[in-house]
Amino acid sequence: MAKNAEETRFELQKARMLKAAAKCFNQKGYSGTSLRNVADVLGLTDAALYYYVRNKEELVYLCYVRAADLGREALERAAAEGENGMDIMLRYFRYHIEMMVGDRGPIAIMSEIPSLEAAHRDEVLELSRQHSTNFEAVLETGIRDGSIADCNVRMTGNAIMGSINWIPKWYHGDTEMGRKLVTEFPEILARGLSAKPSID
Amino acid sequence: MAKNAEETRFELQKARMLKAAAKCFNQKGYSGTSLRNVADVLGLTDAALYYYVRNKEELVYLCYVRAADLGREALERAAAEGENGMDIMLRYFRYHIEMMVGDRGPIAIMSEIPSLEAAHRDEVLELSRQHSTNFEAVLETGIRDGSIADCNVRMTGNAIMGSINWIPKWYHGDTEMGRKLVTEFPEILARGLSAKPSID
DNA sequence: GTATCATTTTAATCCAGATTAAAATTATTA
DNA sequence: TAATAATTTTAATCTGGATTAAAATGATAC
Repeated sequence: MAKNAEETRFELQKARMLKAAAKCFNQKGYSGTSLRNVADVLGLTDAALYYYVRNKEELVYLCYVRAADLGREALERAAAEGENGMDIMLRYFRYHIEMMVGDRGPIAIMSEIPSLEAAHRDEVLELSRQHSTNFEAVLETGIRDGSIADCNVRMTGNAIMGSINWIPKWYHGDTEMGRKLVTEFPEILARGLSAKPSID
Repeated sequence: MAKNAEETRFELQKARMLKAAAKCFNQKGYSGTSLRNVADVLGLTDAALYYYVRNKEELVYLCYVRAADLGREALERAAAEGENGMDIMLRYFRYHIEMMVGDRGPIAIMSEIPSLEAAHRDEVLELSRQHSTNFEAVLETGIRDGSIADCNVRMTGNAIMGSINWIPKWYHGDTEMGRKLVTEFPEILARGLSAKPSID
């Protein structure tokens, strides 16, 4: 039986490796995690990782591409399902956070982009920039359709993305906190965006 | 004439070094910046840095302590001057951001706390925890005095601190952007906190 | 102006952790 | 089952950048 690319043992193991690496990098930082650390999580030897990636730089690079992909996926799904700007936002927050705290997490914090080699750095920066642009576009949609209050989209976008990107710094897998994150964090972020007057 | 501790050549140079290091660490990450990089900013040789710190770990540690100190200073000043919870918040946002983008900046992002040696790590974590607690206390003050809407203070605090801590990731010294940051960012953060209904 | 202290450099060493090559093991195919 | 391919390990090497010691330079005091 033919397996598609993501079902081969190789691809499954590689995916496991990226998650393990993201976890280590988020917790111990880039310099603080050795390939040995990542290998330990997987029950492998550090040298075995080289069967999947050329070097440590590529491991980080792939973690970041994955992070960008998951962020894009969350935003695209939200945009496809949402009714208006604010609705898309709320969905995006939820989908993205669900990924972070759920089975597909953790998602690597892109703290070390400048350490990537030129081509990789440029690519990740472009993905990152693209996500910001798409996010700002949703803000503008919301402002136009009246669901989101008028605001400086660039700065508001940076503020919100900062809140989200920082989550792995203080969330470390506590299930109860994960539940609250999914239900309450989106509201907190959206609260400042609402165009509707809040009634006491 | 007697000079106080912060006016000696030694202390001035050390302070310059911490700023240079914070700038490098924020831009290139911990692993991405060598002592050579930091020394270059100062027009010194890497070995010269050892006259001021025992090793690279201590350099990071001191950057983090400084970051914590400046954050505390901003919050204390805000608390001393503010009229109510919301007013304290707005002042804190402004004071803290002014430090980041002004002469006292940049302020190091605490991305590598886990890489610190045990005693330093514990101390920085404690400072960090203390700041969070103080911040949450202001939120609670505001909720009690009616200036801030009722909210989950722990999570709201994490959201806001994330926004602030992330600033150095995208702000790199553009003066015009710095001005906007000081004037507009506090409003953006405060918007979601307001207990007052927003009127169109 | 000399002695003393402060600061920086030069020129090595050192080392954790990345990387590699070859061998060993495990899975797959026919 | 034998043969081949995929995966992992063992056991080295390699290396950038941290660290150190001693010498050189610069400042300050007397």
